[in-house]
Amino acid sequence: MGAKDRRENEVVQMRQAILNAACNIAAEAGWREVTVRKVAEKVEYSPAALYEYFSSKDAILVALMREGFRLLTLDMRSVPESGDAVERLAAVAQSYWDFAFRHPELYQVMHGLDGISFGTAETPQEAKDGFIALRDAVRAVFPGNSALERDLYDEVDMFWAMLHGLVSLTMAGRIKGGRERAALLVKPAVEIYIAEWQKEVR
Amino acid sequence: MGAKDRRENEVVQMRQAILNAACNIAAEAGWREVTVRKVAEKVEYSPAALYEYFSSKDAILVALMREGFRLLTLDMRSVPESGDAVERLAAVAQSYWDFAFRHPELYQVMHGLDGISFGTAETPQEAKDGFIALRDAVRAVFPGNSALERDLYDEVDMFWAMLHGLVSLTMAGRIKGGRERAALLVKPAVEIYIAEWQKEVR
DNA sequence: TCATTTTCCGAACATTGTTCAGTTATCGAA
DNA sequence: TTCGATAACTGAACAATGTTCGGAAAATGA
Repeated sequence: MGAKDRRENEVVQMRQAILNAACNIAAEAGWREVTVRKVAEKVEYSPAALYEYFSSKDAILVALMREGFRLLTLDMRSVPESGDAVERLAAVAQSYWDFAFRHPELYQVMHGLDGISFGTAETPQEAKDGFIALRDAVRAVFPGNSALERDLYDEVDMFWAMLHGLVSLTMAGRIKGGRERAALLVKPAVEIYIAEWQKEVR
Repeated sequence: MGAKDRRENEVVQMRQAILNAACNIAAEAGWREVTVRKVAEKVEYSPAALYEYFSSKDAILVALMREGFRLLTLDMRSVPESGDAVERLAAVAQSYWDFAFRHPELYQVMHGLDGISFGTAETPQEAKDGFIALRDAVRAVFPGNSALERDLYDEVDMFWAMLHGLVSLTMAGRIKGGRERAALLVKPAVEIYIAEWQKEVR
């Protein structure tokens, strides 16, 4: 029964090829241009064949969304502990920003930007993991245990919102000076939050 | 030549009817369900007839985006001066939030959410007007003239990003506790910014 | 009243996601 | 190896999308 295993490998390879193809098209021409037929052509299969590997086009997008959150979480988690928790939180924010513009297509599919949307896919576990990664980084900036009783969800949500807002407006071309100038706003924004939070804790 | 004027009125009325129809469908079923044929049916015309009033479906969306920004700007501008600039800025932020959830379809089309996107429509004047309205509210919280030399674009961008981020994540269902809990974050978020800015100015 | 222009519609076109009958390839057992 | 069954894949079609176009209908101005 080595044949079964080999076939299984081929399946995951094929699925990955489909995901890559979709991503590449999106990166080059935007998600609007990502069509089942074009993806099929890129993997050299018939359009109908894709439905053996994904139940629908939406399923492909959902898979990419989850992979995107997985990668983002990985990025944030891999920011080294630098002794100074504040410094690290700033670095995490930076890695968030960097990820968004290193993989714009992924970021877009993760947040339904650029004309993507799939029927109310509930928040995937990978996204929750990302939230947790962010929460851990935030939690570390609270020196004592004073605020550790709370779940810090408010702080994390606000922090996340600010990051997503910056990325989102920038990608939409709504920031004068574009990405270059917007990038300069990340660190000051982080510092604003930190300063207030630290004041809160005394 | 009263006939010409009357016809002109009919045209703007027709255009408005089309915009309303599109908006209503979006409000009830989401932008994915907004189709040329359905809009046409709702205004009791043939699909082809719409193209006498709008050059494309995208043109309809763009018109709605602009109207959305116009209304949002109006809302923010109509927040009364309450003596206390800080209080007013908070009220402006609240009116931003309220607008977003009073007209979710408009907010979505304004920011390319929910699967909307039209070929890189450059930032319309109405959006810039909204930015200015926000800037004026921010500018007022700076007591002296110390910071009035600067354009305050950084502060406004960050403020806007935070508001948009909160709305955006909430609409995407990414905030635990949903809209109700997220609404409670608006005021604290505003206060954080204000506190830091005031510290800056001394 | 009549010629002309505007307004509107029916029908079509290309492209989209998706399905399905059928063909081809693959595999496990005799 | 050979055969029957299962899986993999394709071609053609379907309905729905945005859009166009020739012509009908209506409004307009003389």
